[in-house]
Amino acid sequence: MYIGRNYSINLLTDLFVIMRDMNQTNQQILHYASIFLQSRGYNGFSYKDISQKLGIKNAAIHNYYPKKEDLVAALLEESRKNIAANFAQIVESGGSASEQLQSYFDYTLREFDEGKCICPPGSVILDFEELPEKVQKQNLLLLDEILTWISRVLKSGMEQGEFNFYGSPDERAELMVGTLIGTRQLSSIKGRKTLIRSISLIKSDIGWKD
Amino acid sequence: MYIGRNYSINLLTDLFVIMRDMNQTNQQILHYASIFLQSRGYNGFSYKDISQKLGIKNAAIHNYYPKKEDLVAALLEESRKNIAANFAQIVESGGSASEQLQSYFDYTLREFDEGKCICPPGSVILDFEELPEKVQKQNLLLLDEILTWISRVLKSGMEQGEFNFYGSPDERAELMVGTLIGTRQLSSIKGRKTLIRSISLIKSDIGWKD
DNA sequence: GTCTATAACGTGATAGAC
DNA sequence: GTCTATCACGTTATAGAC
Repeated sequence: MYIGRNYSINLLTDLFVIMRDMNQTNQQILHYASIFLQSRGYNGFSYKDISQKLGIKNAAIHNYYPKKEDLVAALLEESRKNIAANFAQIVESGGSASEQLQSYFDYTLREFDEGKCICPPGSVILDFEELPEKVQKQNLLLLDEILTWISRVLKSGMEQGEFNFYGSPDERAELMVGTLIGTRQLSSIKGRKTLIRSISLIKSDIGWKD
Repeated sequence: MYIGRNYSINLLTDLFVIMRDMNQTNQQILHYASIFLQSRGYNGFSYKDISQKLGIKNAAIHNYYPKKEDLVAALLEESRKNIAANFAQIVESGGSASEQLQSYFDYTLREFDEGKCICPPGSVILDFEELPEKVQKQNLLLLDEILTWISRVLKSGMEQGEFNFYGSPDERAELMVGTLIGTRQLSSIKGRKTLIRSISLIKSDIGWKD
């Protein structure tokens, strides 16, 4: 349903790496928790929302994640591990910088289509200061992982002549992450086409040739 | 403390237009409410937060705004009226498209420095679907006001040779608003310099000459 | 591993005195 | 216009039975 699925079939699909070690309830908790967190933010969902989706009581979730911060920290940490693993895989697969970056845009679109209008590191930004240090730290690590990877791809694409942009790769990565955070949110009320249009312009702004 | 204050001294400063018709308590309610709403989002603040800032009880605020949705709808509506008035004033003052757009960036930076890491229309996006239609409608009107104005300035700047960008003015305005929404949020945890750097790149991406 | 029951708390909101 | 008092409700979290 989204553009370029072929590039991203294995990228960041529902935390598969860790979830295969979990029982089904735990998997479902993380599945729905990620949707709620990434569509409503930290304060926008409750254990009851999740438990209702599973047909269990909220107390059962506390068995897996005693506190809400444990649940969110786990989501962020595993999101980071999966991103790191998948980024590495993308790089190893030897595609061009354009193909690699496209896989990230595909991931963004796929998440958006799942109802996730906020990317994982953006999901706790508004509540950042009131969250325990453990969650803050996970989020900064996750953000750093993404920024570093995008910057690396941009640098590579620039050197290979695939991209052509003003500013350093680091600055560009920063702008791109910020843009995707905001555009996803804006698109949640303006519609999917807004996200499509904006990604198209983001590409043109880095001199993307295709 | 922010760049280019000279351009924006009268833009959107604390809802002055409407607030001069209000008593001091009402003014202060709106003042702090706008800060809380734009830094924590709709579900991130309470009447108690505001009342504590004023040294009164939360029940007193219900005298001005019976329901929370009334308060937020009022904030969005008056934000829209002020934006419309100030946009008109900027245009009348006859500055170049660059100068006009700069005043919007200045406004963004000034709000950021006030602790407002979300722009008004972005502040209710996460909670959009659960909010009453009255608030949704105000937010869409506000968003439209901003998009229309930016698009108009971009179009003018393009025609005058001040700007040079790929895509239509409408698409560019959409990207710019999305980018500012996300970059402000990202900058709330990455720091003010991130916002400065990103605005600089936004300018370069529309072929801004200066 | 899931349940019932319950505690502790914050929030939105209202009534009525002053 | 602000107060005290109070209500109804949802949320986080825990204890203990099954």
